[in-house]
Amino acid sequence: MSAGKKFEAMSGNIKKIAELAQTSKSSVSRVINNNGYVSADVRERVEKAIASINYHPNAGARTLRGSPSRLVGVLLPSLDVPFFGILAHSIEQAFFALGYQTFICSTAESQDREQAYVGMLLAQRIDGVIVASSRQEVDPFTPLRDRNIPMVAIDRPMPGLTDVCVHVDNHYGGTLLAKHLIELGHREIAIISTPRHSEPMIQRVNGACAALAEHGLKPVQIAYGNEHNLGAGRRLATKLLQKTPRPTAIIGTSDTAAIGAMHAAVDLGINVPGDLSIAGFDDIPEASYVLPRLTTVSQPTRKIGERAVHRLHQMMSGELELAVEDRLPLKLVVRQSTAKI
Amino acid sequence: MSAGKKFEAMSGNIKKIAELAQTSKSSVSRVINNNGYVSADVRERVEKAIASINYHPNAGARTLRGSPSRLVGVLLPSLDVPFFGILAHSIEQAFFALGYQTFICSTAESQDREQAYVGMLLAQRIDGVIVASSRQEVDPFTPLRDRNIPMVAIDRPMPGLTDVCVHVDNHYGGTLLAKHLIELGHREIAIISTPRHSEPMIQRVNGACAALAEHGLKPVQIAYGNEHNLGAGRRLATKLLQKTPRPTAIIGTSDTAAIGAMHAAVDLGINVPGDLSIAGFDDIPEASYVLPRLTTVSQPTRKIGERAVHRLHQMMSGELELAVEDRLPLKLVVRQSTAKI
DNA sequence: ATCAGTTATGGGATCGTTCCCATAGTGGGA
DNA sequence: TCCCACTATGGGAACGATCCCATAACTGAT
Repeated sequence: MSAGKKFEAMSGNIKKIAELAQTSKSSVSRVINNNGYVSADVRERVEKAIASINYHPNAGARTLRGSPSRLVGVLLPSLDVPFFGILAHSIEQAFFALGYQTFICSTAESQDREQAYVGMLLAQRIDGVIVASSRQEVDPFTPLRDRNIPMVAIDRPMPGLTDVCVHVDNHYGGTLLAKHLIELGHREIAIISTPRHSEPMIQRVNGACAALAEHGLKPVQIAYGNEHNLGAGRRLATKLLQKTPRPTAIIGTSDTAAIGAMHAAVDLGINVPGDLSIAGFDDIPEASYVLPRLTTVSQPTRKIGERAVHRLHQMMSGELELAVEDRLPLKLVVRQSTAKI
Repeated sequence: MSAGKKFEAMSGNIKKIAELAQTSKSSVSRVINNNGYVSADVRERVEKAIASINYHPNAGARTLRGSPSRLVGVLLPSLDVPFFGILAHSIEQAFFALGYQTFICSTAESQDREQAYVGMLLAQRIDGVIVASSRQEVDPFTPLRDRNIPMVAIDRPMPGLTDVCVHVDNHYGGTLLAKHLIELGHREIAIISTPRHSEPMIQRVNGACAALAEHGLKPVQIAYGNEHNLGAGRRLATKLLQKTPRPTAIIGTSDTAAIGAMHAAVDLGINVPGDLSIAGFDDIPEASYVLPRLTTVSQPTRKIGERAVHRLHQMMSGELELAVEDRLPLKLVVRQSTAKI
């Protein structure tokens, strides 16, 4: 195979440390794992030897003997969407604090990739997994379930896969937005939902529709897109706003979609919130840094990640055997992108 | 330790497959690795057995025998900053396509964390590392160098650590912004740079100062912050804009800082770009989705990640032995946040 | 008939670690 | 004095994979 200078990266093993410290590998192991009897003298020699060559025990060999790998996987649709970037960040940081190493797996909503990632994670003998897949299929994840690998679902329950879930009530969040707009006098309300197959987005749409229905209303249009980015929201809104009669308000099922929609309005010379109210969902940092500042439903993104890590940690420690559904609070944050009609 | 129901997650081993397929583990290994002689009959039986229990070879055991781990590490300051989120995403995706599993390590600019992560990566016997540390210290990374672990620096060279670097000319980018503002007639130009110790940010400041100096100018103020987020930019700009005389233009060393500054201006009733021009750096997606749309220096974030992966792949394959410095192109993107004075 | 090369299969050493077990010295209680 | 508990240390078998080597059947050339 590949020629070239070979990197002789061997980083010493326990035997070498034993030689350096003039003792046996058993004693070295006892020092490293801090169990069993070791004299102060040997301990010191071993610690010196370890430091002298910057030795790090081979993690693979350890798990081979049956120790937990202290590796975990996080499966989510993407990393370059602010919401998921923040989520991944909080998860990774929380695991680090617990001494776990995290595999962040960006599945791009593709079943093939999910399957490939699950295989890789199994090969690494991960101790647990957090899944934030937004699609409905559970097939790619069943191998994890079949091996009883502790698993926490984020963003939406995954019945049949795991009984532990950390999420928000997306349906309720949808109602908050619709009620807010109704209270402001809006009757012609459109919805932009993207990506189309995302369960949380569907729930938000359903919630909004339910609240509208309570007032004998229904959305003048529900526009679906396929991507989760600003451009998608903009394109969908542009189309929407060119129809007549024009809606007086738009609900975006994410801040990204809503901010995209704001720019569609600007392009068309429509004043927000004067002629058109726009509201989003998530409360990403950018939501309060657009003009007009975006009215949105705030979800505690970081807390969701931290709670999920906490739950997974409990499962991995065998402290959690029951089904648990953590539902974190949502809050309507009224800013400047919505106004009375 | 932790009690509770034990997860009996053993996922079969090569011996079990051998039994199921009525052959030896040697033959199973040959099928899995697709080398040596195997009859069609045995191959089929083995493949069936593998599928039947969804077997995945233990990655740790493999590397124990000397195979590459196909694990790589990426060290960067954070994941919840759009720029790094996009960078991490493109790196992770590119590695996945090459069959590598990525450890994304969010170091929070802390030396302790960097050190801890490096230790964990060494324990996992990673094949290579991409480092995007913005700080100047190289100490935490020397253990990687000492083991000859292939390493690519991103965003800035890391002399003494690695000779392979993928970056942009931040100094030049700084000059682009200054020249643009000077051409528009600005003379009172302030700079907001955050986080303070980031090498790329410093280079951008230096570039801007150099271009100003060419016209006998110097920045009316350089404000430094510690965080890389919208709030930091906003706070710095608020302070800056309350002084008299007020600058007529602000250069942010990142889009994040610049967008923050725009909101400081709004808070103070200053019109952008009428009374104040603001320009950023990076061209994150949000830059074209604020109002007014942000003038900025565009860097090819995804390409940087992909190129770094390509270079690391070459190093890991032994195909790259020389020093290589990839400098990717920058481009000034003039939008609506800057105007003639 | 002999030999070499190809195809096919299985045994067993090895990688780095943990942990059980054997060994052995020491000190204190009966 | 004997015995046990405690302290301390080292040897060696596992874990799951790879891969070298031995074995053996078969082909075709000499």
